[in-house]
Amino acid sequence: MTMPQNTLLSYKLNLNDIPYFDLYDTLNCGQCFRFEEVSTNNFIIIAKDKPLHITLEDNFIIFNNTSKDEFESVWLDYFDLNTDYCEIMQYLFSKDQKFKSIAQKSNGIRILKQDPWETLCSFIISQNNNIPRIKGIINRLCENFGNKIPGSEFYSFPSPETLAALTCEDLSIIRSGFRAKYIIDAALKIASNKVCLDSIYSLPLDEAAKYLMTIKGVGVKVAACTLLYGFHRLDSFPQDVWIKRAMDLLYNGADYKIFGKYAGVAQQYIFNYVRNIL
DNA sequence: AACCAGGGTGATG
DNA sequence: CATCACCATGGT
Repeated sequence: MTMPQNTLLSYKLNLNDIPYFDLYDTLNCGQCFRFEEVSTNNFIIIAKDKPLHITLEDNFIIFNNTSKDEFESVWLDYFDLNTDYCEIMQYLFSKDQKFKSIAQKSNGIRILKQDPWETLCSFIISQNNNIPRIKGIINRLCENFGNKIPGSEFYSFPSPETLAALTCEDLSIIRSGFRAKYIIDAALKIASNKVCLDSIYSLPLDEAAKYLMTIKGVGVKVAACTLLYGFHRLDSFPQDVWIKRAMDLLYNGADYKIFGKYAGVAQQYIFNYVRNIL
């Protein structure tokens, strides 16, 4: 992978001004898949239909080829930097004593505000799968069925309409296995407005999950991931095999409700903890 | 070679 | 309601 063309234009952010934001942990805790560390301290993230090249340098995070205006109107929101994570973390610390030592294993994880459709589709692909292969399948999905992003070598995430026109055989090129029929069912239901993603914003969490689960291949876990990462529902608590292990091990199998309205944020720190520390 | 991966479905007790 | 084989694919 080669770097996008460089210009002098960039936006530099002092990490000392932003508590609880570690880019590496935020990217690597399993919430997003379209990113790569192209060289030490250099990341390319494909989001908002464009490749974003980020450089880490001492206490600074540099958004390359990005104006101040673009940073403030797009990336501030995408990386959830407007949200007060001090308030969130204080809330979680007050809910559970053990959480503080778990959270200290990271310099900060933000819940990205990703595109709802991309998130839904990505986590349909994630089922019974591992992260490296999920990334590969998503890359092939975009390269084969997305649009080339002008001025770059990258491709956008394909729309529901594009995928709704395909068959499982068409999708065989991405080698998603039994998940192909689920991808197409999701695309069909959303392109036909049988499932309206916009209506999710006005639904309570449990009803939103049930609504998403009318799509084939979407169960409790995929719905929870979609709601947390695609709809910023911070009370949503995805439970995969790692989290179940962690809750048994660290909390004697306690219910996630102990983390209250920010359970989803707690979940990210616990996932990071068990994946990297245990 | 058997087991696992950010699980869900459908059949069966 | 709980359990369980099965689902494609690739890595260990």
